[in-house]
Amino acid sequence: MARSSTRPTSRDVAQAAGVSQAAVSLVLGDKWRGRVSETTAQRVREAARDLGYRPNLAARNLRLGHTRTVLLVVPALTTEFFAGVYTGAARVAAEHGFGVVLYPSPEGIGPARDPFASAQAALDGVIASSMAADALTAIRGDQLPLVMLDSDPAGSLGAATVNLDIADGVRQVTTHLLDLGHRRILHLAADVPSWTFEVRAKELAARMATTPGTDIRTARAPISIDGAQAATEAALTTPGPRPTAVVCDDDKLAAGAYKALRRLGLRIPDDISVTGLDDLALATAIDPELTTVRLDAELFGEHGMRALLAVLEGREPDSGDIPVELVVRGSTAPPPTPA
Amino acid sequence: MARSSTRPTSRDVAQAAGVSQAAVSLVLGDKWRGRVSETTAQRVREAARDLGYRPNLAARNLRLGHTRTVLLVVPALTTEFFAGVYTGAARVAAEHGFGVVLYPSPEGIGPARDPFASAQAALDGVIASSMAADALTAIRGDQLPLVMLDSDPAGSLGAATVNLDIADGVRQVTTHLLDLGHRRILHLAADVPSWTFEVRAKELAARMATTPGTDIRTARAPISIDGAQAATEAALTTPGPRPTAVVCDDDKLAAGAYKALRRLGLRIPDDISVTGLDDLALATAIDPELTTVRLDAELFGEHGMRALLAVLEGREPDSGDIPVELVVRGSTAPPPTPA
DNA sequence: GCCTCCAAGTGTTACGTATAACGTCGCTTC
DNA sequence: GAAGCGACGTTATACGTAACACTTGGAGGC
Repeated sequence: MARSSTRPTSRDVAQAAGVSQAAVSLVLGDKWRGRVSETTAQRVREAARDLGYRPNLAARNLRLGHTRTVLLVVPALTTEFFAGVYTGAARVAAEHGFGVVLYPSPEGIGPARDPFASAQAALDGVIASSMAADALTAIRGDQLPLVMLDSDPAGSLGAATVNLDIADGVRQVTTHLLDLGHRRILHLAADVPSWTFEVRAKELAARMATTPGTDIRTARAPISIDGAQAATEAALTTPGPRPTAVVCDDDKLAAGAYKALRRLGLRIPDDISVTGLDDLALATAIDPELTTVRLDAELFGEHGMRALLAVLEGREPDSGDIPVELVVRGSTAPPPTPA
Repeated sequence: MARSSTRPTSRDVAQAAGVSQAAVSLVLGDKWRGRVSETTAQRVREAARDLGYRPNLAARNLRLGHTRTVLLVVPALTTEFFAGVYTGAARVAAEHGFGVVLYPSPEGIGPARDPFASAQAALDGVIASSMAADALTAIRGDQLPLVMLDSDPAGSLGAATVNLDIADGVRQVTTHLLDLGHRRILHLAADVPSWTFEVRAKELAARMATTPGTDIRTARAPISIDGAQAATEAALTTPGPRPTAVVCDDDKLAAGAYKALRRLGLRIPDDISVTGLDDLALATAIDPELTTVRLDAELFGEHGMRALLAVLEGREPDSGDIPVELVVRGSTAPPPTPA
């Protein structure tokens, strides 16, 4: 019968079981074998249960010097992609006795400022998918183990990076369109300063350049359906020959492009082809279903967590990009024959 | 020059500034006015900056007895709805010096087991949108302040609840359809044991019962586009008069219904009307745009956090449901005239 | 000249836990 | 019969911080 107003401590449990606090810690920490008798251990466990004892995590973290908690900084939760990343990371973390705390960067898919102001949990490490340079240097200065997701390996100040092979995905999309006969392409680009989007533009240009007579036009839009719609409409109502395909930086942009094309009276894929990137649920909800690049978000999260565990244990994280896969659906077809 | 291998502590800062650790704590805790001279305070701040000092949160939490961190348990991150809830909650939290840690319940939108096994941060309180009874009683037993989101006020063991006025939303949808002349309705229900969905069914039935000659059929589907498609196809290919409208428990189910109707060769809204609930980005990405109920997710999150703050401060949380709004778009029209 | 008061700090403690180091007892072994 | 040893614990300590209680040196009042 300790004080009932405050939570019971291990000392309260010890008193109730008639043992020392150390014994309680031993038993509950599962380190009692050969140090405490089975009957005593049983008594301790019962006392803990009766009192509803929960260890004070702050005290444990302080004592241990680590928290077995890592932070996952994600740019936004407005698609299921990062839900998958979290799921994968959390699964691997759980297998190693770690917890994952999410920090959705408020500015959407852009640079994240200081995640610690908000996610104020004590942390052992950070997995970040997009982060402002100042926040990055702050973390590096803190010596906090860090893994960057989908970031420029050259610009990450020596932090480990884990990347999807976006370049290959764009290559596959472009090849698919070129094979169908497309030559004039509108690139609907995310208007966000992020390496993952720069890669798309670079790789698209590189692949197109291998075929003579090709032409890329670029439209920039914020990552929202309405923004993409507006940008697409604007781009397609300018003079000059109309592109026969729209390559979108992600599926959400593609959904906006669909709306724009519908309003312009263009049929997909007869008049114009559209491609996305992500393979969200959205991709099969729209009509026609979207040709896109499937990213394995959970695998991405798993690799990120594994890399962080490696860093935490002083090992060298595995390198190598995660493969992606082109999924051809109904939104791509050969270009219309010139009338 | 203290040990460089480990992070500097307030004692290191004190030594560097030539003061006591207590003075460092006062200065950095902004409690130094009238206790430390301006020049000394300045010296302390400089030393802290030079050493790259970051307070040890575990130690602070232990000392303070609270963490100013609350946990937000959300059922899933596969729609932007809970991203909005988080955003709202985090904003209000930040205004009060609190942080919010997200715990996405792994089982999707179903009951959440023990969030603490995974989100192992030390917590001051919990906001939970859907939670298994055992986890609920565990939290109540811990005396951990708790606010339930969209939960049965009667079944929450005395925890505060904050609800959207879903019942009114369903009432508005049903009235809208009845006014258009619909009488036979298919209810595409989420196959998930959650109070928020039970309310939908109950309210739909109640409102329909006020008009003679009405008929409700129910199809159950998991909350996924494919699941909804399958359930809708199955329900509409059974014998008997075909419903003239499909009322869906949320927008995602509605997107699945769209796919099913497209495959069955039914035109929306000429042959059949469809309604959703949530007003996700998806609602305007599909064609025709979806008539649905707009839920203000951010406001929901704000109210949840405010209620938790009230509980934490021993005040009585505000009650009253958050209003919702019917958004009529192109997916609803009068039923086809019987041939 | 003595008392009071205030600014400007310092010394010490406690938060709850995990663990290293240390006892004690009974039994075996040589 | 002394030494050794395993089983079963306990005592003591440190983690880094915030805050209470205390000290000191001078300024000011009377």
